[in-house]
Amino acid sequence: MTTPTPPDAPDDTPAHRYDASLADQIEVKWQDRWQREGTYNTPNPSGLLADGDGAMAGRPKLFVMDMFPYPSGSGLHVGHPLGYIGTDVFARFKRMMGYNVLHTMGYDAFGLPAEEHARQTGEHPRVNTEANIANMSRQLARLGLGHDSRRSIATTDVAYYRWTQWIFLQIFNSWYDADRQVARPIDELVEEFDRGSRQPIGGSWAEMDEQQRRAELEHHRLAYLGEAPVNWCPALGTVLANEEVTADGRSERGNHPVFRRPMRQWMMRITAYADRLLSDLDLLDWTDSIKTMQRNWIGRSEGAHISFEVQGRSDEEVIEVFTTRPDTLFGTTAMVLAPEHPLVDRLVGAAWPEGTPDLWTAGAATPAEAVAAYRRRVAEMSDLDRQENNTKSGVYLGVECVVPVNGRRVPVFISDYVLMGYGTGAVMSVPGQDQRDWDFATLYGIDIVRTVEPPAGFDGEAYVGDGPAINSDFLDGMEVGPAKAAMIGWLEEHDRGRGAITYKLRDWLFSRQRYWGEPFPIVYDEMGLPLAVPEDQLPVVLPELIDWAPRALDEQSEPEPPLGRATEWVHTHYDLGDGRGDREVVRELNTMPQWAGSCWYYLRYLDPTNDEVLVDPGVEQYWMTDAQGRVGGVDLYVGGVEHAVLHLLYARFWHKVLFDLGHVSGPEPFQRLYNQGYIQAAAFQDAREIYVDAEAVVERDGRFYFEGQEVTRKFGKMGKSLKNSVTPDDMYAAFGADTLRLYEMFMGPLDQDRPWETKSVIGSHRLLQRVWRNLVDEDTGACAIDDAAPPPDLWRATHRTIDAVTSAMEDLRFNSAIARLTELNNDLTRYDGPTPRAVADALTLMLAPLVPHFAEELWERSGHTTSIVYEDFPVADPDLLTEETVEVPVQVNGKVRARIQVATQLDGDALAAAALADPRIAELTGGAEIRKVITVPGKLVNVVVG
RNA sequence: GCCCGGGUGGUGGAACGGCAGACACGGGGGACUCAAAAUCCUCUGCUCGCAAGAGCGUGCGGGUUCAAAUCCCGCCCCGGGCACCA
Repeated sequence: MTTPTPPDAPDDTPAHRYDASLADQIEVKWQDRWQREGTYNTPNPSGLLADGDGAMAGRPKLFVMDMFPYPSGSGLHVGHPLGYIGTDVFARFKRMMGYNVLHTMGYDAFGLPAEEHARQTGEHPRVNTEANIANMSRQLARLGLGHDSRRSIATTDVAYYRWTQWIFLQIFNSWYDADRQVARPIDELVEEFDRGSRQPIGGSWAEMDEQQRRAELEHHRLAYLGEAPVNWCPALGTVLANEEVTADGRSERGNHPVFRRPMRQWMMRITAYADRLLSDLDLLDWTDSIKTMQRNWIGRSEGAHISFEVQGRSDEEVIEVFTTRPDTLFGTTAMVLAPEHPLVDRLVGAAWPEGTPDLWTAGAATPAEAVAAYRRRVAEMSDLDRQENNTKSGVYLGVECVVPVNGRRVPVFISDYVLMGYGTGAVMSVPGQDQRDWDFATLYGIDIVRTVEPPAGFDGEAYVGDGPAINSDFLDGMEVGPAKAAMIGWLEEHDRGRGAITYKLRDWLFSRQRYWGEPFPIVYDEMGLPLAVPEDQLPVVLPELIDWAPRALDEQSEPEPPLGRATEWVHTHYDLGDGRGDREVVRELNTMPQWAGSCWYYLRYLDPTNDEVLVDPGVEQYWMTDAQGRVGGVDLYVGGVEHAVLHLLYARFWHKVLFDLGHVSGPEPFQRLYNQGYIQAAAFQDAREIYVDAEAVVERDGRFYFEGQEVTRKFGKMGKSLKNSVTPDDMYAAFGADTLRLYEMFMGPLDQDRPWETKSVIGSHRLLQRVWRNLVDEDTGACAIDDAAPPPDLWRATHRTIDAVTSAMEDLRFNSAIARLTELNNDLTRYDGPTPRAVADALTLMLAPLVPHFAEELWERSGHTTSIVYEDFPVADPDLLTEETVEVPVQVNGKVRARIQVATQLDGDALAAAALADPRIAELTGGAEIRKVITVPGKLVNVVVG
């Protein structure tokens, strides 16, 4: 709550006590030296960043990475660096364990957040972004993070986005060969068309003119211009990806209304990779929850496409449905289409057939009127209304279609419970086996035929479980699985359908009508079709614009990309290498979405200075190939769970394209993913439920007061909106960066959310003070350790600590590692005499990953002349891990009743004898029958009496 | 509704079937001090008891086991994700 006053108190404090001001001196000193000496520069096997003396060459590699931040202008709070500290501790630990560790940091600086912020401050995004990056790097450096600063990138650097554009061209110039399940260069598709080994979608290749051929290729490219229903957000002046729109139809950023509207936009054919994105999840060392989220997002379902002929209509008006339950086809009693299904206008009947129930007509004079009225009604309902009010409704089209397998004629409806965006936008309604169909059928008086036998007594709803087929002719008696297979067989044999797989995943909408993003390396000629800017003409530099702000527009208007205002930039000329020489073209005006730069930054970290290739193949192989035969990629990727779907799915997709085209050596970018938790903090609301400044709240008797008024406490993510931020600067002033690092690692397991308690930080500060006092004379500042060999007990305790700390660090259980180190230090505090050097060194080395400045300083004061960063982590001697005797608890019927001191090596029988000989145990078991004695040598005895 | 996590002292958390509560914060007591701060020592799950000790105890109810916070079954609560996905 209140910022603590520094605990360095009055005048009689020893001159060399480890307090905030000494911590500050030490931290600045070592940060300067690390910077000067390039301590964290990590050598590549070759190229500009290769190691001078080859000292790292023989070491195994480890690539540790954080999800890079948006350089926002508001500065850091103590919640931000949690993951960065975690990776830093792990990277330092692994360096000391003999690894060549790559760890750096970059900035995801394009995109809406940076631009919206710039819009509010009125500064040009580039000025603003660069200032923010400088500020953020300074704040991170102050934490003592051991990053290789030579490798830092920002996605807004021209030298970086040149390669983002290059990757875009790779994708644009590729198509997906569904037979071989790989992306291939588009030139190879042209060759296949030329040879006739593959046929175009749009007719005969030989007979196509140039424009038709280019249009044909658009249908195959992995990056293409597509006319699709998109999310148009007039307030932001741009379209958004599905992933950027919330469930209630608003923009994730800014919470503005979003409208669905068909527009011509850039798309990425991620759906081609749906199956590989799904199945390769099995190769990854990620948490189940993230894998599950990706699986749900991809949304694979197996089933069948089935064709339904419409009564009295031509073959061109056949309705295609997708179903996961082809086995229930005999139970189909209606057909339901999405209101916006393209066939609806053609299918709709001229008049209501004789005997149409009033309920089906919605009171309209003709089917066409009913459809028009229903569509209007649906359009007026927001997505939220639909969710809250999911009573089904629909109208009859006045026509019937025919169920292929039994010739039954069933009515065709439209209803808003069928979505155009999934499957074929049409469902065969089987009320007996689908609850939604049941609801609709009961409402509209549609027949219900059960085709799976429900359990006895089951009634009143659809039965979706397993069971034998009934009312289904040749399927009768079969269980669901075999019945599905049999029905698919029948459909294929009679050419009425086929087995099929559908995905929820849609192609990725890749263009934005924004200024602050990567320009597309695309131009248009007189045919109006996109052409690639040649690779050797990259980068296409974002033009300087004074008026870069997006216009707020209304629902009906067309997007106005700000780049359209850069007239001279837009109208340009290129020699496109197509034999036509230099000619006039116009540029693509859209920019790429924020995700583009973050899709591949890990690759640029590897070889950031290379201007010949994206990344040198040898360097890529060194860092991205796994020695243990796992899939390879970044060894540890740490970040927030909010990127579970978007960023991680897009990056995997790009990586797979690059893999197919031979630019990277493995199919996946991130071997192991770890989600750090969030730091929560108490926030306080007054009577009007308005948040008040948490720092000004005082506690009395478990109640909380702000300016005399009682307020209520809640916990939430630290930040401006809850007015509960604590800044690292305050923590440096009160304790120093090492204390902040130590506290954040001690609060709990890295993957868990944890509440910030400023008053608890003192505990971590005290630990460092006690360690300091055990090794340094507080009055003189001189080293206070002793060269004599440590006594056996203390030496054993040291080795047990080494053992425990090593395994805790390996598992990222830093809180447990710190607890063990505290215990060893408590032993030292109680130890009578100056600390033995061997123990002091081991303790300092073990602390080094956690509190690097503090450890460097102790290391130097105790007489070492080299940096501790590359020293070996201590190794536990197995002989020293056990004591000669051990105290063993003795249980009677599972309850501890005595403890005996025995030789550690004592075997089961001897241990049992020793336990039974204990007077208290003898007393408790005397007279009772001893049924069994369980012994775990060195651990426990349990005497079972009857 | 479905799918993931998670529920342990006053608080953060520890314990990978074997002594529940390590370590820390907070709190009590003591030493040092004229006094305070800092430091050091010590106690601190709950109940009963002067004590030795006993009983209870890891969200709730069952089960497996010599032994369960941990494994199994059924509930409850909290957090997150998805949601008319055919």
